[in-house]
Amino acid sequence: MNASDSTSDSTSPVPGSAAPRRSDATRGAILAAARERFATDGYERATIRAIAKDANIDPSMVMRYYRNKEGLFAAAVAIDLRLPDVSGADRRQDAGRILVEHFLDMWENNEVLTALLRVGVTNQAGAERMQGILRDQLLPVAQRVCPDPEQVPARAALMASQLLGLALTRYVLRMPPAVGLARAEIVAWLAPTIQRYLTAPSP
Amino acid sequence: MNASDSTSDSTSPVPGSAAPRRSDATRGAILAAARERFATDGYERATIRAIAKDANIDPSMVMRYYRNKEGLFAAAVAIDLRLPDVSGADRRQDAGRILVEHFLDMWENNEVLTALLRVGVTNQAGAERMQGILRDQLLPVAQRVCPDPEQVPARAALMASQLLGLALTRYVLRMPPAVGLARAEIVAWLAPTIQRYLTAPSP
DNA sequence: GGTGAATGTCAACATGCGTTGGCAAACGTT
DNA sequence: AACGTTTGCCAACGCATGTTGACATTCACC
Repeated sequence: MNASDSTSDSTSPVPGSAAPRRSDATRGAILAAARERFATDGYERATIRAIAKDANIDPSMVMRYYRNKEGLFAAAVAIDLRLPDVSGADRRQDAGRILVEHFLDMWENNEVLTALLRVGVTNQAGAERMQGILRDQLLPVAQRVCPDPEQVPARAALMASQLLGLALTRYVLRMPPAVGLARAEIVAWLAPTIQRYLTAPSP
Repeated sequence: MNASDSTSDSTSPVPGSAAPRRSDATRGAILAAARERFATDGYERATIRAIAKDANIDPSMVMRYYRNKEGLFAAAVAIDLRLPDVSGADRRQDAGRILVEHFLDMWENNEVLTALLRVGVTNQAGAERMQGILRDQLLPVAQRVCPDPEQVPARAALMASQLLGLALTRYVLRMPPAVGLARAEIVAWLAPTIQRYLTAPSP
């Protein structure tokens, strides 16, 4: 994705890794502020001016380092769900619980997920990014657990619907009863659902 | 909610019902255009100018009739889920299927639901509106089915998470595998989930 | 038929947005 | 110490937005 970089790396000491730049601190501050703003405000309301003010730099710096607002969003939101492998014979029967617990850990500690969900709802690029995560990260999980390859997309979509629905009601809409659920309650209720979507015979 | 109306209804023939106005056609056109724009674009991107152009009137008319953008949104998005009663002894065991089918009918034929979901994610007023729907419409359903009143909010929240999650992935994010699901498939998979969230003993 | 309110049109406002280009200071290299 | 590059700030542009007020037109009613 990072095909075009404004800086010329002709003197880069290690061609494989990123060249350390004097502005890395600024770049990082911009990304951190962007993540926070996108998470709380969504794409349209998260203004470059506000992000720059949060990062204590000039708005023009954002443009210099990330080209435009879309580029900033693309750079700020990079998501790796780090989904655990649940295809082992001993873990397959606990796949639902393991995945629900993993998702809760992810959402509680990663504001980028909230950012992407907020942006995905109002921005086409954000929606496509979420489609890519389903395709590249969630679908393989179903693939390794489900025997019939024809059912894999449907099962992955069902899993996504329940997990994203929880995130939506709890972390974005903040519906009081959803916020009030204890972690153990969520796991106890949702684990059987995910387990069924993944491994139960199709109804 | 409609406490302040710009028109004086001193000569209203029937005080109880709404007075028919010569501008009702225009008002209706504005509301219809607003619903469509809010549904497809979300709150921020749905501009008053675009809505007015869709309705073939001047943007200032929108302000005259609905005060400001927030007032327009409040007037355009009024949601009654018309949830069926599933507390009867014969229907209680089919509550999951009945509710899922009802939700699918609602979402497929009512763009206002998509509008509210889109707006609820980026707009505080929209989020509060959705909280109100959960509280006033979804929660009573759980109340009439669930014996333990202490569990009602949690069960309603779980139901909302699955139903809204499906709407999110299928109608807003349009994830291909979720869009590709057939109606019968959705019902077959989700009905047991909703049924369990409503009536199963707490795990 | 004349009057007053309702309806609609037009132009403009203040504001905030993403974005741009120029210029000063700090830096690494030789 | 002189150089070119990088980093940063400043002012401004062009544009779209929500919103407002003045003015024309149409309607209902006496």
